[in-house]
Formats: sequence, structure tokens, C-alpha cells
Amino acid sequence: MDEQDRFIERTGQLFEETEGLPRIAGRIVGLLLITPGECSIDEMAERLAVSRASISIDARRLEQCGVVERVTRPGDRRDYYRIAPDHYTRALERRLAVMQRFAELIADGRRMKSTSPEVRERLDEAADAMGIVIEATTQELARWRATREKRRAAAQHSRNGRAGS
Amino acid sequence: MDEQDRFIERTGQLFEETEGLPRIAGRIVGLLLITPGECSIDEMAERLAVSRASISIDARRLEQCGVVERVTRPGDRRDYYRIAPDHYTRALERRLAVMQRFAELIADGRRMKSTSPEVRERLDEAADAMGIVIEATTQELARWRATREKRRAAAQHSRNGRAGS
DNA sequence: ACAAGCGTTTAGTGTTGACTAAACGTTTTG
DNA sequence: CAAAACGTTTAGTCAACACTAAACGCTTGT
Repeated sequence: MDEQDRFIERTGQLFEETEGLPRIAGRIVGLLLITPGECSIDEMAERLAVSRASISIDARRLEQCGVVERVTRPGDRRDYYRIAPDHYTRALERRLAVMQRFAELIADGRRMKSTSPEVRERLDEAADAMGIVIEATTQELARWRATREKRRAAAQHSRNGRAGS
Repeated sequence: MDEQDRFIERTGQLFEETEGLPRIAGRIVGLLLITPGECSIDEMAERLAVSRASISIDARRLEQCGVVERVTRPGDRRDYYRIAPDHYTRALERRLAVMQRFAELIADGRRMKSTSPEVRERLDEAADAMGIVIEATTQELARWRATREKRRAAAQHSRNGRAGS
């Protein structure tokens, strides 16, 4: 178990615990993070010592939720995967969606007939809280995209001009 | 199934899907959100039509992660539960902890020997991203606590105005 | 002391879901 | 055509876990 394996395992655990994804999915993310270029399904299956079916399923799941991208090469039948460039943006968007769902729930709760003043105050506070966080996250998301654009432009420039740091 | 039941069920689903908690735990949150005062274990068990053991376990779990508070009354052997007043602060703190854990993982990844320039650039970007979000969330948490303090003070004031403590 | 009330622990059950091996369908290559 | 190389689907196994009923331990009241 070298340092790469350790990194992969830790990523697997983190995604398993915090994102509710299968362990193998987390390991795929870890592997893709520290692997240059892209990975084919067979490469990943062998590297992670799991079945091709698991990789196939979990890679698709990760693609579904925007963590990973499938890329194909001309004249090559295989599928390759890599970390999605807008991975972090997607993560923020997902969090935002959850918060909006919660805000909606609270809003519906406030519309109920059978609420005592105490309950109403509680739900008012909750609605306030959700509003603040949603607002903040929305702004963050905007700033975020700007940062990504800048970074992408800079990388492009450094690639065109001199060698990278 | 009245509107209260519907609210409870929706809360249960939300917590189950997004927080990875047992369904009953989510239902407890929903019930406590729309119930004035506090709830005893027996009350919750009967209202939610589940066993006392489940309530006991899940209420403790919720208390453990700061969503719910246990409160006792003098001359009463029973335990009562209510939504923790600093519930939203806790939620933010929990998210922050997860992000810091991820940032740490990335930092360790950058320290690995076997990284190509491409991988290094990828991890640099990830570290950047985590730094930004962590910073933003930390600030938000601070602003948050201030808002809560203000709100608490206002509520306290209105309570004093109406009737002496 | 006995019984009742309370929360917790335990043993057991059912379900869910991750994971695998093997079969499958399709496309490429000899 | 046959065989190999893909990704996917299927059937099945195994482990984790939510949930329950019943037993347990502790405290309080009679």
C-alpha cells in the first residue's frame, strides 16, 4: 500500500461517509485525481482490484452527478474517464439544490393551518436562516465561476507562452 | 394523513436522502419542528407509530450531531427533546468540518512524490477551490452567529416587554 | 417490598444495496 | 467466419443497518 493507494482509500472513505456514494465510486474519484490524462474502465478495474461491472456502474453514477466526465478518442472503442473540470461548481450547485428543497419544505410548513405562535416563530427563523445561506451560496457560486474562468484563461496563456511553474 | 403528517414525512425523506440519517430520525426532526414545546419519547413513539427503542436511539443520534436538544424538567423523570436553538450553526459547522477534511486530503495529495505536472496543477486548483469555499463558509458562520445573537436578543426583549421574567 | 414508569440494551428479522462472476450484445480484428 | 475486445446486464451473495419486541436496570411512589 503505497502513498497513492492511501490517497485513493482516503478519498473513497470521504465520499462514502460524506456523500453517501459507494466506496468504489469514491476510489474512482481518488484515482482520477492523481492520474495524469484519462483512465479506461479496464485500467481502473485492475488498479482498484474490483470488477469491471462495478467500475462501469459507479463511473456512470459519478458522471450522472457531474463529478466525472466520459471522454472518447477517435478510432478507439474504449471509454475514458476524468475528473470533470467544473467538478467544484457542480458540488456547489448540488448543495444549493438541497438547501432550496429544505427552504421549500419550511415554506410549506409555514403555510399550514395548525401552527401555534411558537411554531410559527420557529419556522420563521428557519426560513430566515435558509434565505441567508442560499443567498450567500448563490453569490459564492457566481464568484466561483468567475475565478474558474480566470484560472482557465491563465492556464491557457501559460500553455501558449512559457512553460508552467 | 393530514398536513402535519405530510410535513413530517417530507422532512423524514429529506434527512434520509441528503443527510444519510435513518428515516425515523428525520421524522423526529419534522415532528419537533411543528410541535410547540418539547416532546417526550413516548409521545413521539406514539405520534410516529414506531417503537420507543427507535426513538430513543435516533433522538440520541440527533442530539449527538447537534440537531436536537435533550431537556429535563425538575420533578420529572422523563426526557424531553426539542430542536436545538443553534441547529443551523451546527449544520454549517458540520459542513465546514467536511470541507476541511477534504482540503486536508488534497493537501496530503500535493505532498506526494509521484505527481506529474498535470496532476499537480489539478490538485493546486482543488486546493484553491477548497480554500475559497472554506474561507467563505467561515465568514458566513461568523455573520451567522451575529444574526442569531441579534435575533435572540430581540426575542428576549419582546418577551420582557410583554411579561416580566 | 412491590409495582409502575422510564430509558436503554439485546436478540432477531427484514430490507436494502454494494459487489462480483458470468452471460450477453455489439463492434472490431485475424 | 471465428475470436477478441468492449461495455452493459443479470443473477446471486454477502454485509450493513433500520426497526421491533422483549428483557433489563434504575428510579420513584405506595
